[in-house]
Amino acid sequence: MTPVARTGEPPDAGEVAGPALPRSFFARDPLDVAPDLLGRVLVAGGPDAGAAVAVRLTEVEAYRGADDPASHAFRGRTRRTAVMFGPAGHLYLYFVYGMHWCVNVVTGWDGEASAVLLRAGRVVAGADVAAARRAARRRTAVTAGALARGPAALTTVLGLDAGADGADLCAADSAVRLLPGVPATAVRSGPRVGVSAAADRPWRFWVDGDPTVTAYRAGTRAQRRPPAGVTRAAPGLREPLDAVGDGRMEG
DNA sequence: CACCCGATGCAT
DNA sequence: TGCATCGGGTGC
Repeated sequence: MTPVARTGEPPDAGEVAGPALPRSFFARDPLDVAPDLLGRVLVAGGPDAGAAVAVRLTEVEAYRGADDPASHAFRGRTRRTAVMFGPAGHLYLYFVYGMHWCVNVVTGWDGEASAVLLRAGRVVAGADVAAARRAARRRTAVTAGALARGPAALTTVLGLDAGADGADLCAADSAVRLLPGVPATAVRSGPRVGVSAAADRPWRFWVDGDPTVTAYRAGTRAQRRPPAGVTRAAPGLREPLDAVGDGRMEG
């Protein structure tokens, strides 16, 4: 009998070790890589680089380059986005709102400048270190499920910042690597969070029903029109209302 | 060179 | 629902 991992279950300890995924995994269309990233395990740090923290990915967003107005690479190569124009399998880190770092994995082929933003995950190793890193930036306590919920939180937990920009996930000696983990089976998609351009593209992917996934929240300022067919989440509702197969709601 | 505004998170 | 906080990128 083949053991079947149930959605949302943390992987075995053994899954936080072993060979990293090859570069060919990343050298594909971001729309294929993104859902395939769910359930995989990102590990940062380790014997040589300090305590390791591992996160099982539960929510990601695909960003294509030239044909995606929401991508940082849409307007061409700049110093900030240079990494995205390089080979797949490297990390693209960016700084937002004057205080947060977010991490992407570069996908596709050189020059394509596509990437996948890592938005949330479940901490499966190094929870103590992860919690300490979050606590250093908050006044109130954070639950286990919220430890790596949100792109900035995920990045903080892993201890990544400007120094990780350009890091190669596929290098043998890399301090950050992506392990196979257990690919998620129940994957849903919907509009990306917080983007105003191309807001209708359902390029956000998450593990269905996972408590670590970011709750949907429409943009506040300038009353951006919500993506077609997406209504504001009802009070008390935790899961995104746009959680419908192709990301669009009927009627 | 000034200005605008974010691929957000936190507290109210 | 408002606000912190700063650098990239655009436009003057």
